[in-house]
Amino acid sequence: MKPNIHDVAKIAGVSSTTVSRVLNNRGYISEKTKEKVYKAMEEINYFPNDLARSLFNKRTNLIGLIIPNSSNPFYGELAFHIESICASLGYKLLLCNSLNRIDKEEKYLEMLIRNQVDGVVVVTYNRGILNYEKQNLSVVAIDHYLSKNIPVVGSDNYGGGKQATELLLMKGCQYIVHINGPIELQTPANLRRIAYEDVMKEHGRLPITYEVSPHQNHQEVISKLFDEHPEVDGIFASDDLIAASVIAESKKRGKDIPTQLKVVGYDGTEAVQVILPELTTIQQPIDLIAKTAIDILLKQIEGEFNNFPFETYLPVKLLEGGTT
Amino acid sequence: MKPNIHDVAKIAGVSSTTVSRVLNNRGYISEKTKEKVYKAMEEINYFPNDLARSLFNKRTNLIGLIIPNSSNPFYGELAFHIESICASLGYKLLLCNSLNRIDKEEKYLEMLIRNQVDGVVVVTYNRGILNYEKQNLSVVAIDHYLSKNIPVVGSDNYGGGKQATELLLMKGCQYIVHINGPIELQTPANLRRIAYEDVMKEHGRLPITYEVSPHQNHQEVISKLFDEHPEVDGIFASDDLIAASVIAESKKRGKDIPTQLKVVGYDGTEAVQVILPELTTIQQPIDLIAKTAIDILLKQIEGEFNNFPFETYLPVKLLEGGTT
DNA sequence: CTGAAAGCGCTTACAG
DNA sequence: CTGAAAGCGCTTACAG
Repeated sequence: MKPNIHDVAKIAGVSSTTVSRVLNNRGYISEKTKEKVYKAMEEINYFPNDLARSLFNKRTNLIGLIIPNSSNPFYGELAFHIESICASLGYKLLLCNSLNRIDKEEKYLEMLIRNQVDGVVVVTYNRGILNYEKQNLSVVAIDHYLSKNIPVVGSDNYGGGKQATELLLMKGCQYIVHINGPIELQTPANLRRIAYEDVMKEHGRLPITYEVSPHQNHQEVISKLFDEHPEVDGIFASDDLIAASVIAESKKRGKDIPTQLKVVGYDGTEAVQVILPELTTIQQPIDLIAKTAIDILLKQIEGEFNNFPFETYLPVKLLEGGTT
Repeated sequence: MKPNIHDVAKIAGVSSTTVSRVLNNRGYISEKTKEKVYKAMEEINYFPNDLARSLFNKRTNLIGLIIPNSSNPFYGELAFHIESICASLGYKLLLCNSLNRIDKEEKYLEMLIRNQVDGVVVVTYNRGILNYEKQNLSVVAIDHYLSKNIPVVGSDNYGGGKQATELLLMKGCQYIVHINGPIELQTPANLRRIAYEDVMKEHGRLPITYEVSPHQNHQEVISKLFDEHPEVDGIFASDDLIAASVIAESKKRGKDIPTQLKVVGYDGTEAVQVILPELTTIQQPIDLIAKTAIDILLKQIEGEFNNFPFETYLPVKLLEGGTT
């Protein structure tokens, strides 16, 4: 059996109240008593049970993170930063991979509520889900609007889309196509598309956007794009994985990059930078996004509801590689 | 305030014992009572507090996962599979990114113990850490020996190393070099190196292995390799990220792949397959590794200590792409 | 079929 | 400076 606070008390020859006080460093305790208690704890290898503490305190220091899939480098890196920041602040992270499935998301959310998490960070496509608000749970969303009451943190999608498109124009591309996720999702990432379309129109060009669905093979759509627009000489893909697929298709068709086709992605994760360093991309400040999201979440947890912006868009950075 | 079981009982007009029985579907309860209770729960939006349950049951259904860094596609994908399997079995996952730092690992382990996890899955480089055994905690390791008592699950590293080396030989490479992590770590991944060296010797070749340290820029070591062995025409890298760096360096030097240099990696994650589909690699069955590790962990948790192998090496698969 | 009581391992007023 | 008691939200013998 695991030792409990009473075992420690018995060995130290004090009451469990005193042991608790030593543990929490609260109230006045004589040095001698402290030492006895510490020695006893070490002797029997005692670790306090956080379940019991949390039950009493009504505070678990537990944060839930719902992402589509940590296999995707962007979410994997986001999870890393969020977890690291949480750990440094004494919070623990419950990881949930929703695969963007609404049924899974609902189940996870209920699980998190049952486990009394102090707050939830959500990267999800599904809106209006299971009373995110009804439970008066602290929630922060990353790159997705969930409701009027849930703050959103993300990168400057409009600025990023603008930079990407302008870069392709500046490099002399005549026929620029954009690839993005489904427009129905109404994510801030749609701003990348809107920026593309705005810039194109500004320059008197016709914007053309192809849609791919998340977590699905993009190859088919991309192949169609090449078939329908053989003149394409610039592609702005709304994430790096799509950009990589474009590069692969281009190679397959013997279309040289960057001379015949220039490609810009979006995300700029560490992994992609190592694996495909030549990819030109708009890099999101993933660490900053994580930091900001946690900041806002903790403010909510502490009961401050007006001390943070409802929307935060952090600056992106153009990483120019060989694909432009 | 969140409603508790007594609130439900009051509304349903029964005792909290009865509510608990309905919740746990234990003992005999009349249909009428059940309905009343369910209605009451819904009415006040009641969710049971798993903290209190766990405290009583001495079972949290919580699993800890310690990995170096979920930004790395291999660990990100592993975390995805482990979490998914856990979720399907009613377990929840506490994510820990150790960055391979022993101090962080120790802190995480203590955190997990305090949170009463039922078991821990560990992917770590540090051996003999904080009484992994002393706490009689259920533990399973992935791809790393931790101690005589901790079961290990991984891919068939020797077989994979053999396949990779033999492929390069078969393709006619005359001068094959291997890149691996530090030998001191004594991970099963060292078997990839041993396999390479064995095969080389079998064929009367001189094995040459360069070492890179994890989570550090590999470019320097790789550059040195190219300088010191300009004749190199085959490289077996012990993971895909190293392989990608080799490809980048090769491009930089104008050495054509695959005509002048052939490259084989190891891991074969989904992400790398999308981002760099042309990479020839030895693919680990990450889903199977996750499944097997959880199986073994759950057996330990259930008290079966002899019903599983101490070491499990799952079959790998050669994915041949354009780099060979 | 249902309820009162004790207890899981803690912490915090309240006394002293 | 220290301890006895009550309670966090559950569950499970034990009665009835």
